Amino acid sequence: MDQQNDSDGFRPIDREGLVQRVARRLSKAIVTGQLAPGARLSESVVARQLGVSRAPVREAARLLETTGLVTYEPNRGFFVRGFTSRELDDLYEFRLVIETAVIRRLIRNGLGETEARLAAQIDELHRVAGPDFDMLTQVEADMQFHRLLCAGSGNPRYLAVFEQIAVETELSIMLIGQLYDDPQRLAETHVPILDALRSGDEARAVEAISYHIGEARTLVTEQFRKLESDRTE
Amino acid sequence: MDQQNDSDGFRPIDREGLVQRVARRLSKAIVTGQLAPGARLSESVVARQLGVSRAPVREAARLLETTGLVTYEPNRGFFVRGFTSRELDDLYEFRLVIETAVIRRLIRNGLGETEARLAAQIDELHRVAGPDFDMLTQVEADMQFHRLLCAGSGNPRYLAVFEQIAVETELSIMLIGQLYDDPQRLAETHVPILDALRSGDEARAVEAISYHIGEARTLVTEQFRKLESDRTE
DNA sequence: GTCAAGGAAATTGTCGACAGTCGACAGAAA
DNA sequence: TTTCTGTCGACTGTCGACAATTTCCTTGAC
Repeated sequence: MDQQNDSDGFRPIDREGLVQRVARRLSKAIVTGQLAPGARLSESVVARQLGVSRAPVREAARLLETTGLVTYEPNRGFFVRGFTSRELDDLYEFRLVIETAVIRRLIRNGLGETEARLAAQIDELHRVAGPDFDMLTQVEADMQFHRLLCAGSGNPRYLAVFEQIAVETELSIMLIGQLYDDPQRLAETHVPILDALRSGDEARAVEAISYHIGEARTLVTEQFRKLESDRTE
Repeated sequence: MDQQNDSDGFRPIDREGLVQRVARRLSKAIVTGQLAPGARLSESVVARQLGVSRAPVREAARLLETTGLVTYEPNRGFFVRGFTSRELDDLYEFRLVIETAVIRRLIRNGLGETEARLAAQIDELHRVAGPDFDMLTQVEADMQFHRLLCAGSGNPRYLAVFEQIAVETELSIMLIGQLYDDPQRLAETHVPILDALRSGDEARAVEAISYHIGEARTLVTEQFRKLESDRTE
């Protein structure tokens, strides 16, 4: 089952396509705020900067488009996606629908290995809440918890849509700078979800995820509305 | 405010790009069964046949990938998506989750113009159930009804994911040949949904959509399982 | 007859170039 | 001054060509 037990750890060589690498660079630049919302993403400029041709850049941009990080206007090109607080609210409502369905399935089908994975991820969340870690690492750990939820549901489709909205969620949190005053709080808010799942009580689990996402929804949209009003002034 | 009140109505000319046209041709070929599941989609062959270069074909294929009509394997290219009955079951479960959420929102926010649109679409469904119309037209009318539901929800995200799964749903129905013995039945199964929406009774509306999708789910997956066992023999 | 290795053919990955389109700005007309 | 029109630069849309990779067929050994 294990691949390559013999010899020192031969890990699959970086056979990641050029497109993927470009996409990762771009999405990192966007999520970290290096590229501001609304900014134009010129194919030729990016291509020149990364030392590749326009073709892979274009494909990477199209990739980011499906995840909602950039938008595309015919004959005008790609732009870094900007949010309105309304769109963020819609995003979180949608996330709630998806994750509620996932929770229901998890309860009905049993947790299995997911239980241990979730527990480990909560540890990880605590670990990256230290002062040495940056916001991006914490948010990624947060998303990973929810990704594990979706992955455990047994229906790959939930994971697929989650991957799409996860990037946007990540961006939304990065945009407002921080979610909670105390970084440890981010880890703690996930504990009730796992507890509820363990209890096997569907209603309780649904309530837990609703509370969790609802809290984030409130924090993000409110913070964002402030940013919006600052911008118009 | 109005653009071009004078002279006869100048509406925006059809500025559809080459990529879109290629994508439409391909997806039609797939949905009508002209391209069988599992078939390789060679970029150069398609490009030659359509009289364009590989670039737009490639982009069109990537577009179809996001809608799930084709799959992509690095360095191997694009293939017409094949389904397992399990995947179809997952698809319909997911549709149920999405549309249930949509129904709930519709009830809470009020139908508005959606009511008239849905009613008109049911008429359309009856109209295309005649002997002169083909399966594809009927299925497209069916999808349009559900598209209207999602569009009326007020959260654009539902419409976006629906567009993705609609194509797959369409394909699934086309694959099994027909859903109901009597074409008129397809139209009739949509009536209870509209009725329930009009009543404003959320539980009843959720029940209606659950029944509707559940019925389709059973028919499609059962039919498909038969096809599967035929294939293995 | 089966299997492995090697090489040829076909396909995808990437590139640079040219044509088409857009937005901005300058200049002409009112 | 204001509005419209023509021009220009920059960008995207599409293309054909080459490089890298995979696939398939041939060939040979066992």
